[in-house]
Amino acid sequence: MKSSDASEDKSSPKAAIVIQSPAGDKVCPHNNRVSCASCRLSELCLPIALNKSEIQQLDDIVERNRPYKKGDHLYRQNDGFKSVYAVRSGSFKSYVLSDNGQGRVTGFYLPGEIIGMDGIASKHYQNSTQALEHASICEIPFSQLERLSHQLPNLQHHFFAIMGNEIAKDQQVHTLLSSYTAEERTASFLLGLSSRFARVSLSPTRFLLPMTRSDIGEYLGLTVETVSRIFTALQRKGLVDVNNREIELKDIDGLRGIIGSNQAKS
Amino acid sequence: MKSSDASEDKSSPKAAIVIQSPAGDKVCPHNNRVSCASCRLSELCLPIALNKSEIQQLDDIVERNRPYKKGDHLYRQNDGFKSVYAVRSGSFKSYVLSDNGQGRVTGFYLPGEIIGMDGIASKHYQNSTQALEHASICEIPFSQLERLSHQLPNLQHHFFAIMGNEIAKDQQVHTLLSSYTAEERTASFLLGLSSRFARVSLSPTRFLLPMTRSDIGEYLGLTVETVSRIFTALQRKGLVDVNNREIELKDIDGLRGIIGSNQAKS
DNA sequence: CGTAGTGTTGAATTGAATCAAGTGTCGTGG
DNA sequence: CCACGACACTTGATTCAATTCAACACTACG
Repeated sequence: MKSSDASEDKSSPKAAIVIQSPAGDKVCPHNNRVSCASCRLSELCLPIALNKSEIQQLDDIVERNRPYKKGDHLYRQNDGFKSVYAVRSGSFKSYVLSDNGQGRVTGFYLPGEIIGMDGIASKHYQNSTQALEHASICEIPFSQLERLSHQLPNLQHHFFAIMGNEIAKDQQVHTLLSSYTAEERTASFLLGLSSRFARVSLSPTRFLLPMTRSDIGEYLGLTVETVSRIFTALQRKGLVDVNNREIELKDIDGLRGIIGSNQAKS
Repeated sequence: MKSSDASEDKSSPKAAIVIQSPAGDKVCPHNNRVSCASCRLSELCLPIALNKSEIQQLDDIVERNRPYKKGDHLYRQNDGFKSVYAVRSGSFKSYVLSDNGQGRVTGFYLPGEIIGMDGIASKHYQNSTQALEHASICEIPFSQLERLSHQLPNLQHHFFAIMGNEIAKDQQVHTLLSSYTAEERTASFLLGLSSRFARVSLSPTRFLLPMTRSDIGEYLGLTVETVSRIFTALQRKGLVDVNNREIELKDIDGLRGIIGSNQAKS
């Protein structure tokens, strides 16, 4: 399997994550020969709080697959649960298909984030997950992760924390969806993306949206048209500068001010 | 500390959980002298999949506090995270206060369910949780649960599953809030309650709602008035029989039919 | 017995969806 | 390299589901 040509990519200069030549192990995030120890995401991914030898043990169970192309599925709803996945580069979306065939997006995943924990309890993934762009993944077979967690208290502790974080985040989304207006949801979404980009050392104020307006709408419980209208409205207010998928947050505090400014319902 | 008088309760005959005299350790769910081994919830709570000696070890770290009165707080938003809690009897709601003082309910908890996992990651509870009625709790100090999980692979596995279940459930709520109509949300909510009551051997078709219409509305992202209207609408359709807090699901399949019957948005 | 909290119902309003008609952008193959 | 087609996005007009405002009934508890 020649990994080198697969990571080749004639990406345009405005790509959020510039893809470099696959020469250095420490540099190219698409390169699947990278180790946990040398990965630049190790500070926010699973290896956090592990010592050198522990990282090595984790490294041994991680499988680095071929890169995923835009639209490729990591898994589909109801597939047997086998692994959780850490995003190494690119981005993914999870979605479920409702009875009438319409999809609803349940989450977006950026580098350093963990995908697939919804399958742990039922042993089947509860949603489908696909790449939004050229992307790569570290696959972590869950049974092995459990075994290793049993040996390494730090890893167990950290994985509890990762799951707890997911729960806390989901509850924030619950509040967002149950009480925020379209404008508040959108502002909150942009701010959330901003801080997640910052986590991976990308600009928190200028980035490319990896997802479509439709994806955003399905995630926030809005229609495409509403998302589009809100974007132009925020632009008219001077809070953001939107140009297709390119976005610049021009007034972070102003965006924060949007949230909660509209009076909530009873 | 006399536990006997605290569990005394002149509950009306229509109480969902009839409170019995605190004589037998195996019977009264409010009785705090019950052990995990003798608890009738052991099949769905933490002890599941543990053997006798393991249950004993779990039992040793569980703290059974005094019962909680309606409105008592288990913890408040931003309190330091110390424990997770298993509901032994009664019910609880979690909520957050939005900036403008309005509360939004993030969850309801029935016997056998685990509360407080939102605090694991940040070490502070992300919401406040209070009893909806006379209730009792098993407190499980999290650091001890972690230590024990490290010794008992079954417990580690099961706690991963409990957290994974919470994540999967939260994502279903995400879909519910982002794409269901008021009627679909309400029907789905009632069906969810029904199966949760069934889990604890209560009638899945006739039960008392432990929460107010307002709580339901705050949870589902609707106003009190809408919830009330939907209830009467479902009653007119012959699907339910509502009488204040008493509810009877007269046509479960009909209620299931509501969900997804209204066309979803783009 | 009165009062506060809880629940219901009606009428008017509104935020976001729907319907409709475009323009812009990208990737593909001729 | 350009033309084509498919998809992504925008904007406007209209509609509608749910909120808001308002008034009132019920219940439960001190």
